[in-house]
Amino acid sequence: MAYWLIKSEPDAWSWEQQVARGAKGEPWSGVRNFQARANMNAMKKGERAFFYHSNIGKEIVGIVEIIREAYQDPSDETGKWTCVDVKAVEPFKTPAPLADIKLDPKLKDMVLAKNSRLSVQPVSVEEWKYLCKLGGVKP
DNA sequence: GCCAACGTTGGC
DNA sequence: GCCAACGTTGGC
Repeated sequence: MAYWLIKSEPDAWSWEQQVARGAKGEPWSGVRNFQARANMNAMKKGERAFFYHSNIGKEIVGIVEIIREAYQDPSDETGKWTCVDVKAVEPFKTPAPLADIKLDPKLKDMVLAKNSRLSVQPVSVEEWKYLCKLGGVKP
């Protein structure tokens, strides 16, 4: 069981929109980065990911679940890129801001803090549990 | 809105 | 296969 973190600019696709999709979920399409694609391809159905708002908010706002494993991105004409489907599971009672993550000794080594440009990242089990506690949700 | 950091592209 | 140039991302 692996854990992940996916980023979106709320202008383009927000947590609120994700929640509004309900159990149907939404394709996480438009990723055009090799590292991010490799991470998506490694995702298994039922695994979970943090939902992070970049640019506006800059905080982890909730948890999503992978409901469909990697398949060809419908928004890609070349056929090279893949996407997964995710559905909202639970919002953070207290969003976890990037500024706090960078200051926290337990979290400062997160990919999010070190390579903020990678849009799909792995999260360690320790980081996952700790952030769930900060967010006020069950791991 | 600016700029640093990173990833990708293309010429050699 | 290297590396300079370019484009994009995202924090500030």
